[in-house]
Amino acid sequence: MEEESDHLCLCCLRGIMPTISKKWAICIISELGRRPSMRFSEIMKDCGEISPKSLADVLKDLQDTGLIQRIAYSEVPPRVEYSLTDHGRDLRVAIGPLLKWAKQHNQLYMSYRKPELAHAPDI
Amino acid sequence: MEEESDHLCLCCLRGIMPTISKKWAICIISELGRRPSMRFSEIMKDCGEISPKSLADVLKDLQDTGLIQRIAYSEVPPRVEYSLTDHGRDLRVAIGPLLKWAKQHNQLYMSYRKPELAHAPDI
DNA sequence: CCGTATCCAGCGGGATACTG
DNA sequence: CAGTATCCCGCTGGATACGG
Repeated sequence: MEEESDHLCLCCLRGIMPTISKKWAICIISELGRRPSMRFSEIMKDCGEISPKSLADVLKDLQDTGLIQRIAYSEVPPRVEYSLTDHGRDLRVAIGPLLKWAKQHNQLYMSYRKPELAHAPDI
Repeated sequence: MEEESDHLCLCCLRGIMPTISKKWAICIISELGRRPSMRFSEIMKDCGEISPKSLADVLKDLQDTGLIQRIAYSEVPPRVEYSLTDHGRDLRVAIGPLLKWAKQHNQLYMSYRKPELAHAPDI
């Protein structure tokens, strides 16, 4: 009789890949984890080159997957705060080794981050 | 003065994401890590639903990135063996926590693996 | 300020047939 | 056996303009 509780299932990963493989997803999760919360325009600035549509798309996706939380305050001008859920925080920890591996092997083909953030600590 | 040697850089991850975010990449890396080497048709069978073109595409990509090694033997019929490089083996370890996270949160939207492999140990 | 609406180009990836 | 050659479709994501 096999013990499956410790086994890792690729099909589970497949479920989240369409979300986290999106161009800005991991960047946003990582940035978001460095602060309590961030506003739409703040995230846009930190990403550097993302369009409002693309950011809205990925934020909605991350929200639907339960990785981030969106809180809108009824003010004028409007204010919206984004933050990681526990789920998202766990993911951020889980991709730590992957980030570390990427750095060790120096897979530095391109950078989507602003130059002044390129060497900032991510985790 | 900041110590940056332990910092993790997202731009490094950006370099490898176009490769490992491909539909079958992680599946192949994981399967490949479970054996010394595999042949083209073996990988095709394990993936289950991949077309020869898609498999050739991703194998070439993984090879160009230095994650897998391709050895062709001059025989008839032709024989080609694929295996992980050290680089690829390190990556396989690095995505362990991510796979574990995915399983814990049961992101089970779909499975690209054959049913009989769906619950096999990946690592 | 925080997005939405619209349009559009690029590419990932499946189906199928064929070759050295 | 191990791919290549085509064709094609859908999704991602950028640009731009506009709305609550």
